[in-house]
Amino acid sequence: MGKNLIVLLGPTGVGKTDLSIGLARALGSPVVSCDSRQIYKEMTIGTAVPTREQLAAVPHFFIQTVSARDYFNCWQFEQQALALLRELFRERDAVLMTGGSMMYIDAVCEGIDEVPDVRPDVREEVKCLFEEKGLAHLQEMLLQLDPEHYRRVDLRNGRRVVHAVEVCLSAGRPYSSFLTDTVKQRDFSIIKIGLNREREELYDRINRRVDQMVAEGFEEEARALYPLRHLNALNTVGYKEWFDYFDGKTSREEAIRLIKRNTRNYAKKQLSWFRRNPSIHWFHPDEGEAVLQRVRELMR
RNA sequence: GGUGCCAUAGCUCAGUUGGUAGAGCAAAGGACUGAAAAUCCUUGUGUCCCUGGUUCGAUUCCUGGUGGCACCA
Repeated sequence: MGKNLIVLLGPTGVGKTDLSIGLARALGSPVVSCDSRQIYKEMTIGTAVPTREQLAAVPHFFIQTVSARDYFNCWQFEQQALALLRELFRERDAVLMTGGSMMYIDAVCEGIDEVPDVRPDVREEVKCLFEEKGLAHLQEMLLQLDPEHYRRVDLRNGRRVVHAVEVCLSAGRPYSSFLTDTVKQRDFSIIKIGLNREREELYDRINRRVDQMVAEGFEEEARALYPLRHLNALNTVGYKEWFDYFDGKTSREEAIRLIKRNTRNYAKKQLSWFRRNPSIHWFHPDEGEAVLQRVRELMR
């Protein structure tokens, strides 16, 4: 039998973690987390990391392994995950990866083109340009530096325009010259299992999970991380709303309401991303047995 | 039981001097190549409570219901 990566994905709060334990055991695999926020050491309650019992039941990877103070992105995740998978596949034919971070999943399954790191001085320079001269100016720069990408990007999305300009200036080459538009070949098969439920039920679970987090001390966790609020890791649903409350911009009640709403919106965004992927086999989280059976059928 | 007020989007409400209606919140859809739980874009969803009447035309005015709220008994 060949090597099979089983990817368990779905919107936040759907029940991936609970199902992953039993599935991992049945497959004789650890759980390789694919979650861009649970990977940070400092965050626990607000990212809904697996419980102590769950972590003890099955070995987990990429859970709270990186400091929020360190720069981390999906390219690094791809590298680290592939290295880990190589190790894990030495001893088994199936490895379970679980998580809802769309970009991280795609980085592992399809790969990201190799783009040189942006030099810190360039990053700072472009950031200043954006703040002082505005988006229109950066759009103009991109038109000069990389007309091809200028035609492709969403010009209204400052993030994307800034990044493209950064890379052009840093590498001395057009950003688009690094993009291959190809899917990287992996030496393992990929089986994608998607979990979903009725929208109303999903939203209800999310709302209740937020209340549960608050009861477990979410506010205190966020308060302790307030000094790190400027870091990317803390630009996260659930934390930024608390920071606004600490800054006096909203009431406590409003902050909790917004955490619920923004988490629901995030779940919707995840579904929108997953929906366009025809290779996902969808199940209800209660159908654990059916999932396992399908996985076994699909393994090659 | 009497009097008054109200009934419009999922919710709270605005509005139409009579020409079938719009805000906030909630919601829906989409994009996505190193910040991705990020960032960006699009969308008003409606028996205007029911029934008669007046009118070319009623969600709007009038009659009678029904339901809700308040006060009086």
